[in-house]
Amino acid sequence: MAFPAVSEQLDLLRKGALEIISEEDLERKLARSLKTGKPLRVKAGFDPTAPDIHLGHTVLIRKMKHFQELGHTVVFLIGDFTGLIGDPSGRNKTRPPLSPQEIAANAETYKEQIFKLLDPEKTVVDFNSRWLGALTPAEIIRLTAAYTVARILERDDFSKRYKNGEPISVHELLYPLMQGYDSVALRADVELGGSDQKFNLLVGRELQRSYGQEPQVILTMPLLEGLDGVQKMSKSLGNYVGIHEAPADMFGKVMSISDELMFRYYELLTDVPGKKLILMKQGVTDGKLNPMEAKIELAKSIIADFHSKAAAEAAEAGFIKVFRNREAPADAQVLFLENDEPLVDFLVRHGVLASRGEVKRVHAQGGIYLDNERPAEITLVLKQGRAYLLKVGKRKFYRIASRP
RNA sequence: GGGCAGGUUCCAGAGUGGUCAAAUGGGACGGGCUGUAAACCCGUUGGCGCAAGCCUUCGAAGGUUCGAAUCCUCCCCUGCCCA
Repeated sequence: MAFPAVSEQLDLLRKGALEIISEEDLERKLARSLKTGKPLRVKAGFDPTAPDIHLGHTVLIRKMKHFQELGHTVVFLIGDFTGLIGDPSGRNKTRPPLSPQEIAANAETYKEQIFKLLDPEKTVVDFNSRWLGALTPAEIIRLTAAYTVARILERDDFSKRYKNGEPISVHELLYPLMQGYDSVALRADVELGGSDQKFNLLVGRELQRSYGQEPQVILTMPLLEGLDGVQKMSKSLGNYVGIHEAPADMFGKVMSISDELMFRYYELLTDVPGKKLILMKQGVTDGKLNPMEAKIELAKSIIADFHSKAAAEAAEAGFIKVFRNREAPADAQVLFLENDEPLVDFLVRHGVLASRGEVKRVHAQGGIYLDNERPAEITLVLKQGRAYLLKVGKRKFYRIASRP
């Protein structure tokens, strides 16, 4: 296996990275692998409970891909054992253990998703229960002896919670140690993670030292801001774009981000080179580049990654039709009318809106359109046998039809 | 084991016997503006009812009271301090 020159590798690996600890170590490891022809082992861990990957996760996966493109070995580690604890950064409680079947199923889901970016041939998928589950109590004690409470409490979220008088359970303290032990078990050369993982990654380094191994290099990636542009993208905050969302939804979501965030997304979610990005920014400032056009290109690039180029084109066409030209989409969801039924009841029955109260509210605010008009009364009766076009809010379109 | 402070609607957080479906902020939703932008502005934000009003909610269960998110008892949960 021929690797590119070290400096060339470093250039690619540095792209988008927040921090590399340490760059000298990385350089040394790269040089050695170039000399010996032996690829680096690059590890990144993932939570087994949420195999629902969104764009935020792909920032890291793209970095894995970079390593892969350079010929290194990437280990996609599913933290099925550490998942029992839950990373303390959230306010997770202990999770119910997943059954082996659930873990296997989640793993399959992961694979299906990550291989849209990663090369299956070059990716090792592993599970940390393989070694963590096999540890004896004595070995666990040895592991816990390798680190002190004070040092664990240095971790940002622990110290914050401790100061704020929030609960910290004992098992949570084990999380960083367990994750760090993964690096020992895998003899990792590099570990990748989001910037929120820095502490855990550093513990891995320490543990490797204490187990007599060469410490791993850690490379952190920034956390991608969610659609709100402020908080990190996460499913629980609802500000995310899932990678298997329909192209039209992806398109809509990406288009709704601010111009500022658009460049951030370009940087972390596309392979557009940094130099070109600078030119684009300049273009927008000068008024030579319409930001909307740039946003459309971004949306298409993302959709092409997870669906196809054709899907991206179609999504663009649909978007322009619905939102620029304000026409109904061709593929609006069809809701069936069973009988003649008042509009209110129909909306609630199909779950378009949650309650009659909400229907009234939205109607009073002018958010309900039937055949492009705001109906005067929501008690208006929909007639069986007629077709209607329903719009709720700005983007929810439905076609109402009678059951054949 | 003992002492103290807490558990409120999606979240944070007021409320400490009637004027509480419960301030305020965030989020969400709707409208306006627009490039479906973002920012901003306006409005809405427990359920049923056209409405008067009724029903359900303030950790759980009991109780006091004409009346409880607010008082009492016990239970569960959390934090701090002492042991």
